Amino acid sequence: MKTKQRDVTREKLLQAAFCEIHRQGFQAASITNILGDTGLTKGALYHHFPTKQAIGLAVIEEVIEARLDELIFRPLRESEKPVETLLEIMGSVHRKVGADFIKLGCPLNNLMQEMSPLDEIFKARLNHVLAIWRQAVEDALLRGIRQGQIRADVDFRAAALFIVSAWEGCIGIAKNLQCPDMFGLCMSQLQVYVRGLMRTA
Amino acid sequence: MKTKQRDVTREKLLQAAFCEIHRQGFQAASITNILGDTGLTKGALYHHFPTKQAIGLAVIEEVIEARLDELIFRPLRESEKPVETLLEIMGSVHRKVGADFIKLGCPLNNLMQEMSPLDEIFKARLNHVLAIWRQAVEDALLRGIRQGQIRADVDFRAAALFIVSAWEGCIGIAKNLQCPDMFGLCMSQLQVYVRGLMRTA
DNA sequence: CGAATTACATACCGACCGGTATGTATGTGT
DNA sequence: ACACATACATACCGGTCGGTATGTAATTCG
Repeated sequence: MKTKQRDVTREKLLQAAFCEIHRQGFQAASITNILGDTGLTKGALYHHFPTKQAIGLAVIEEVIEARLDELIFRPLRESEKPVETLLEIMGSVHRKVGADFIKLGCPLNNLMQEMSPLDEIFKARLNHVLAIWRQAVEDALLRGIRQGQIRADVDFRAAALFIVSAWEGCIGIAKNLQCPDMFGLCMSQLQVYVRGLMRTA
Repeated sequence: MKTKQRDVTREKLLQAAFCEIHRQGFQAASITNILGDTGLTKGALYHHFPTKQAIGLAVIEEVIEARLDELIFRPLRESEKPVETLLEIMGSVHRKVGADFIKLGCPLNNLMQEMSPLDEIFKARLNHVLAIWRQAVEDALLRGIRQGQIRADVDFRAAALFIVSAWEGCIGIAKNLQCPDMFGLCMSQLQVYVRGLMRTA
């Protein structure tokens, strides 16, 4: 079972790359810095990944998407009260992720803002993750309509797009204000929006 | 009046720097590229600006803030029906700015996302512009309350913060989807939120 | 008109970047 | 046990970066 060592090294590189990219952005992320954190060298990195771009794409798929899935997508899909769950997640994410994530912002959105206009392949992979997010929210709203919690006349497609957009917007602004309280204040208004989509009790 | 030539050169450098930064981000913006657009050389640039950072800061104050003021802040301040004006601006901005601005995103937000965690001085200047924006929206909402268009129980401070956040979020997502229609769809839901703050007619 | 300052242009520097060529242990299948 | 591939480490390359030292027209001023 020594074949596991390969995966251990690869995972160590991916995690270090994720941290460096999260802190510096992709273009400013230095391969030397990534390796410095791990104790490995360029020989190891370029054995596992052909280019720097490939590292970035692997980080998106294997780290960022996985974390978002665990934090948001899966809870939303598996919930039997999706609207409640959506509101609950909105209010609790900042406690589940570390303080880094408010200071450094959403890794997905950071990469989208930086790389999408510059690199089509990045754009495609990033938009794929974004599409999953949108779909998860859209399904939650749709089930909310069927369960009678959300008004039937709501444009759930537009609403899902807006919810994800505003969500990322709140994270981005909080990142600049460097203030968790502002993030909570901002997200509370997103909850107000969602409650506005619900049937008046 | 030959002292004007200095300002012409400086302005030419600022505009070229703004374009390059808008396209590539600040860190990836190449001074050589900026100069290539203008026909000038490093001698000129470093005569007017001591460092690359100084160029970035000048772009924020003299280009970005000025454009936002013309496009959003001033119309909002000078309007006698601020809530209507706010809704109108939300629906029309994407037509007033070029198509570049949907493909490349909001110059202010781009810089905030990239530079705020890395440079305190950038963060301060960027947050100053952001504060003006928030204040303009907050004042609009407050006047809306006094004029009876907005419900008196609305937390106008939180609402203003959210409106700006969601606004930037919509621009950012539309930039990744590379789709003006999606921007319109997204902003329409922000208008829905704002109308939710208004008194039911 | 001559001196001094301003407004640039040119040439060059060290630092760092992503990437590669090569060397070397460590398994691994037969 | 031997041939061979795997999994790294080391040394180095060309290119680009921001920044600077120096040179030179143009302008201003006494």
